[in-house]
Amino acid sequence: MEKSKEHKPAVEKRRIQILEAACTVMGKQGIAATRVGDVAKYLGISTGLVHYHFDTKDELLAAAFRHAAEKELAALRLLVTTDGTPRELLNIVINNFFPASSFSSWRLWIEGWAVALRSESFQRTVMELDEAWVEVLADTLTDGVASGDFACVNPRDSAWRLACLIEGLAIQQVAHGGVINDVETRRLVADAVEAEIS
Amino acid sequence: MEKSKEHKPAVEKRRIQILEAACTVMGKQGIAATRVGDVAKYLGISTGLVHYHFDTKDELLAAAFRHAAEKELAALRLLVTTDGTPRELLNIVINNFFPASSFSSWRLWIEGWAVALRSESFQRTVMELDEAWVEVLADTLTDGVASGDFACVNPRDSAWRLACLIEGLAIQQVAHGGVINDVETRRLVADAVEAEIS
DNA sequence: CGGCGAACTGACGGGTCAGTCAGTAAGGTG
DNA sequence: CACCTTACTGACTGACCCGTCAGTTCGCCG
Repeated sequence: MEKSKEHKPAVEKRRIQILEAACTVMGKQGIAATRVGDVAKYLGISTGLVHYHFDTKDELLAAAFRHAAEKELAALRLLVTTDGTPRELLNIVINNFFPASSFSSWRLWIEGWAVALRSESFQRTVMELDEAWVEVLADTLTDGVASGDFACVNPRDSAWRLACLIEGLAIQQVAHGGVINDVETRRLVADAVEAEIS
Repeated sequence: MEKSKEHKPAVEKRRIQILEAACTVMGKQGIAATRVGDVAKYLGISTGLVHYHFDTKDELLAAAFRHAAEKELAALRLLVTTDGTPRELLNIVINNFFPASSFSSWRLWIEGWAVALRSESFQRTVMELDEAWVEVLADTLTDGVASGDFACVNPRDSAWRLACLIEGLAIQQVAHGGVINDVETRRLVADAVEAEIS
């Protein structure tokens, strides 16, 4: 009983409309606290219609989360197609990752990891996207090494280390507005980047 | 209407018993999926009794989470009181942090960060404990610098970077058993540690 | 025009679960 | 012993919310 019919544009449009609504609501209330009634109300439609397009709530939320993640990834990939020195590109990628630049997106990710502990489909999404994410960073580093700008021993390792560092810092900053603020985050990352590429 | 009376040992004992039961259940089912009925059933008591000791479910879960976190922190602090070279102590601390050594504990933390996004009390716990946690690492590094074993420019910065790196890696490993496995995690961390202290 | 099916509504069933409450058992105190 | 307080039970309630379904609207095609 597959609901997604690629061929019917009107249906697909509605599907996406519901997905984006779900993303907005999830961002506001959190994944766990998102009811299908909330999504429906946000669009001014009935809950029945939501279930007409998505069999279960879990399916809806998983699809919405993936939708949001893929949009972000596409934006990142677009960003690194610009011309520039490896250094400039690296800065662009790193900046895009930063907590401050996309607070609500990090909130979603943090919740996404937690949900992934119990949900098969969330786990897949989170895994694929995290890896694609790191790959962009790794490619940037590899390019810089090829051009002689960077001197990573192992660009892939460096990419994972930097990505995980930023993830950890994002948690510190987003989940609890603790000791680590935006300025400090930037300094810590900048130092780590320097250490990795030189 | 404060329920916790420090003076009555029998009551305090029951409180702790419920807290630990809640921890066990949370570890098994996840924080969000933990019902007060599950905790009661685990102990073979009534739900009424749980509410006799804790006004609300949120209060119970927050207290249980804090209880677990504080126990872990105490264990870590005990661990670093052993004698040894700064190098050995650092290894002990780092090892204790590792995902593989405490999988279920990391699962709880990941969920804890997500809950902290919405819950005042979880946020406090997570913030205090994360900081205490990094402080132990920072102290270890500082001692090593003082004795001339390590050469961190700024031990506090190094501690935050290492802690956040490990956090990020733990997510990669725990939330999705992705590309990053235990061996790779250890290598990535070991390299980062080396870079920080030399 | 007539009829068919896709998109959509809104009320409802059914299950879950936090928190309440009247009542019980047990232990201590005067 | 009579009384009171504390720890505890378990049935119950009221709210919430997912998913269903009978029925409605509307656009399209023959």
